Amino acid sequence: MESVTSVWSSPERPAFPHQALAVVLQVRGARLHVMLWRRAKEPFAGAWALPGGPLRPDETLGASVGRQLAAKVEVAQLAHLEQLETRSDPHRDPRSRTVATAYLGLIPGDLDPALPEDTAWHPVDALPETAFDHGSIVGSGLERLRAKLSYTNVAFALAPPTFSIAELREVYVAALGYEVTATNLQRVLLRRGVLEPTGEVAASGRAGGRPAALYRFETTNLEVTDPFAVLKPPSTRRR
Amino acid sequence: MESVTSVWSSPERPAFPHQALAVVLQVRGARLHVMLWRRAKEPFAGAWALPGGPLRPDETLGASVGRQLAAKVEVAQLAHLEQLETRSDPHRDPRSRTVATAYLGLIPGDLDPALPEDTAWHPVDALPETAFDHGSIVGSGLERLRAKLSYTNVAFALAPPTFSIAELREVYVAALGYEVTATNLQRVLLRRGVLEPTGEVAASGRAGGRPAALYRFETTNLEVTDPFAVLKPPSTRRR
DNA sequence: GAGGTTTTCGCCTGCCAGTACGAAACCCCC
DNA sequence: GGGGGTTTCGTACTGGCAGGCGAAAACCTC
Repeated sequence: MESVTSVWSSPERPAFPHQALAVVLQVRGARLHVMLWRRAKEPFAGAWALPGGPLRPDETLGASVGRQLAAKVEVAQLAHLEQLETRSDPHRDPRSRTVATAYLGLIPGDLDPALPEDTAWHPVDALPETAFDHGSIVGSGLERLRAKLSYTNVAFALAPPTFSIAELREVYVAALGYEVTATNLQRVLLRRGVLEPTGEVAASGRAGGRPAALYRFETTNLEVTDPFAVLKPPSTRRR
Repeated sequence: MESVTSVWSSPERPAFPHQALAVVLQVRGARLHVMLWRRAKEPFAGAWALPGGPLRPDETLGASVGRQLAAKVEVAQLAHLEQLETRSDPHRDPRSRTVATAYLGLIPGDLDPALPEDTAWHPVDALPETAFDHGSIVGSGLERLRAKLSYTNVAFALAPPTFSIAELREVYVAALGYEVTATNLQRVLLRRGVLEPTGEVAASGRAGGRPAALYRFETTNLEVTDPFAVLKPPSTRRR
């Protein structure tokens, strides 16, 4: 596979610097957080930005995101990564026109990756001043996550490998931003075969109480559960 | 608003030609079609490609898609346009590295836009030989459309402004690729308030039969209906 | 045993699929 | 020109399943 060392630009085919950005989310202390780093230089010095950086000549955007995140966290800790959207406003970067493609990354709640000095977690419902259009990109990431929580098993990427229903509930509540009853969560996810019991029980908390049963996701690959009852193919017939 | 006439590229910030592409879909004769044009020149001479072209220095990707589509059809006929995904494989274009952002566009079934000589509609289930990675981009567009049909009102962008349930059914069947019963379609969409009756009735067909009542979509803006029963906020139906 | 927490169970509601039947128009034949 | 047959559309009925909600049971700590 030959490498691409140069690209050609012409008046007919103008070229643009391209950035790969990542909205990395994690549930920390029952709140959903996003990873941001603090800019030291202008523009937006002091404001917080998404991790990422320039696309290189011979890498895909997906690879680029991975590479740049490696400077911040161990990439292996990312349990899920998907493309989000591409921003192209000519003035989104005041220095020069830059196109940016954002990705959504998720980290399980049991990890606590070491972060560089300039990088920190921020609750998504209380963002600091953000650089460029990164604030609204975080919004897009949130929207995507919330939508997918209801029709996929993405939650596996936010939850620890094994967990009690109560812990899983915290994940959902943090990510969705509203209450979810543990009873329903358990029944729905079990019936759909998204969760499976491990047979283990958690050490009961210091407050006492019946020890919680532990579960895990049946699969740690993204899967779409029933898309929507409406308009699905007639039951016995599959296309 | 100042225009951007040049972009700077450096080893640290390499630049890439960027294309805006469109997967334009329409239901024609009870089958879903995609608009493609036939390449005259290498590479992929004779193969069919998505409409689109290079991003210009001072336009957004959305504007670029609109501009380039204007060379093929009247843009006003597009009832819906949304960003799909960005492809960045370094070798997707054998000539030189090019990043491409694809959009999904929908045209109502009652229109029959005049197309240029080299452009034609192709049934999505029988695509001709396609250029670059455009075949798989069409696949992504299809997937997106099918998913959205079940939890949004996108169908308004494929249906004529007013229609009978039977006609709407044809649209769904063509787009989804499997049978949908008119009874269920009507009941579900009416109950959700997605459709509203116009009060008119269609002229009855030459085969006789009771004349069909005509309906229209309650709104022609994209709206998300109840995402999925699961995990919605307690009691308050609002989202 | 008291208190607190988690799990399990059962009832109720609401949505949806499938079928059946009635309504409204057209065609054709007498 | 009227009536029967045909075609197509609309709606009511029924049954099944999934999810919301509340209460009881199980279990641990103190």
